[in-house]
Parts: sequence; structure tokens; C-alpha cells
Amino acid sequence: MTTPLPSRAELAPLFILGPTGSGKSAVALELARLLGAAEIVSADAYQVYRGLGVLTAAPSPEERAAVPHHLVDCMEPTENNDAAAHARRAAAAIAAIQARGARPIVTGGSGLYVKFISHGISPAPPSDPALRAELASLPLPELLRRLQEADPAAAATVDVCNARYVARYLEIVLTGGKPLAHWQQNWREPAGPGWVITRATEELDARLAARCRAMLRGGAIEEVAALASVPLSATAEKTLGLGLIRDCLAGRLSRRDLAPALSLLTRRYAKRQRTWLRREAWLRPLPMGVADSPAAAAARIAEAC
RNA sequence: GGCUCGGUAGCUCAGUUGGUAGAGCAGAGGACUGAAAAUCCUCGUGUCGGCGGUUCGAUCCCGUCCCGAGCCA
Repeated sequence: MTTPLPSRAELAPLFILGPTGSGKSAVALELARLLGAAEIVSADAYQVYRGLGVLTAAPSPEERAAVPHHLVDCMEPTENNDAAAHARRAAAAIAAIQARGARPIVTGGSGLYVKFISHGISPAPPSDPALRAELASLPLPELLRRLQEADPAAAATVDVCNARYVARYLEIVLTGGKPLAHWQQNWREPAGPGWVITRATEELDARLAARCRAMLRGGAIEEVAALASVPLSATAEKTLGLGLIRDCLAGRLSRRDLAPALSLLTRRYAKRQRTWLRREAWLRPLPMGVADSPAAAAARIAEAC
């Protein structure tokens, strides 16, 4: 006689989101401990990379030993990442966790990565590196002209100032052989309940500054140095702070100026994340202040679900 | 003490042959359906160091004072 597995609704993934430095990893960890049978699935585009754990503020080996983590430290920095592929891997991880009778907790800061996990992936054609390289060499007006010709409806809705978006639409039409509208689907209902951690901006700024200093003291410079001869993929190359640390290693930026510069980049990133998250009406706010512990926040979430 | 160069947006600076000023960065807001830590869009009134003078009008010219940097004593 075995005890029945929890129902599907009881195992719906919980989404713990928030800007970088908001403390979502700590809350997710506490929540997993509180729930007992729970595992964490990362929705972070950069914590996947091996050898960049410090700079990307990935969960530590200790944290990963305490609670199983998925999609962290799982790719070589020579590999490109992409949101849909990540979401497919996440879906597989979520299904496997549920099959074990455990609760998946999704956490991460990459808005688009989260969105694909929570709301589904469009069947649109995947990226085509060769075509992208070709399109990247064309001036924006030319891209717009081609899109106008291939798919006027798409041309009417695209952000005409953003060459990358225009190129993506063109890529969809050219490789998929059908207009954009054919591939566009409405987002499905979110896969589970979600919370977004909010903190006062000044408090978040202070946390980010402290974390940047800790990163630089804690091995971020060494790990970038260790990757000096590795040909990083286009995505890994975009890791926040990578260029700054290289400048520092090359003597173009003083060690003294490094931490403030890194804080600045991180702050601006957090602002973009806030803008994205504000729009996600399905998320419930989880305000936190200096006095709130991750455990207390996790308890509030556990109570609500 | 003398001379020179500076003092303009939070910062770095541009500029006005005299008609009250604008870039970059920072900051704020926004967009986002396979690069997303990416990419892109919008937002600029500030005693133009203080006080006088000349002028119809001064941030600009003149005087003086204050502050900073440098050079000479």
C-alpha cells in the first residue's frame, strides 16, 4: 500500500521572481526547505554557465547540496543559450520533479525565460545563426524594406527602431515560410501561482552594491581570468560585468573603479527587470524590507498556496 | 603677494561675434513571444560662482570679491 501522490494542482510550479539582488534565491531555498519535497528550477539565462558562478551570482555548491537545483551550472560558456530551449529543458525538469511527487519552484530573473516557462512557447521557427549573421550586416532601413515586402502586417507592428526585432520577424517569415501572424499565439494561462519580491529602490541599490563588492572579493575576477583563452559564445559574452573585469585585468580600468562600475550596470539591469515584472499582472507582490528574513517570506508564500 | 587659466544640469564639458543655453554620462519612465544580464524608445529651467557697472537687454563685455588649478616671487 503506497500513499497516493499529491494531485497535479498541488504540484503546480511556484514562481518566485524579483529583480537581481532582491533575495529571491534565498526565499526559494527557504520555501523548498519548508515544503520538504521541493526542487528548484532556474529561469536565469546566465547562471547556466559553468565557470561563471560567482559573477552570475549562481547558487553555491552548499545551497545546491541542500536543495536540488535544475538548469544551473549546466552549460559550457562556449555554448549559446536561448529562451525557448531553456524553457523546454525547464518543462522537462518540472515534469520530472512532479513525477517524483515533489513541488517545482521556478526562480530567476530573465523575464523572457520566465515567460516561456510560465506561459508557453510559440511554435515559431527557431533562430537561424547563418541568417542572423547575414541580416546583422544590413542597415535597418533595408531590413524594414524587406519585412515590409515579405510580411506587411508584421512590419506594421514591429518596433521600427529596433533592428534586432525587425531581423527576428524577418527570420520568422523567411525560415518559416508563413507570416508572423501564423505563429503568434496568445499566452496560455500561467502554469502556477507566482510572487514577485519588491524592495525599496534604495535598499535594493545598497544590496546590489554590497553584492558586487562581495563578488569581486569572492573570485569573480579570477574566474574571468581563467576564461581568458576560452572562445565564449555570443550569449555568454554578454554576461554583465564581463567586459569591466576584462578591462581591469588589462589595466584599462582601476581596481578601485571596478566595483562602482559593476554596481551601476547591475542597478540598471535591475531597473529593466522591475519594468518587466510590473507588467506581469499574474504575479502577487511580496514586499520585503531589511527586517524580513527569507524564511519569514517563504512562510508567507507557503501559507498562501 | 603677482600673473595665467578655470567656475554653466547630479558628473564631465560644449556654447552664446550680447537677445536668459545643450551634448555625453548619471537619473526617471516605457517597450519586449527563440541574442533578453540582449535590444530599443521617450524625458533637459539650470540663481551659466557672488555683487556691482556698461547696455533697451549680460551667462557672454568691464570692475570687484569668493573658490579651484598652475606658474612666478
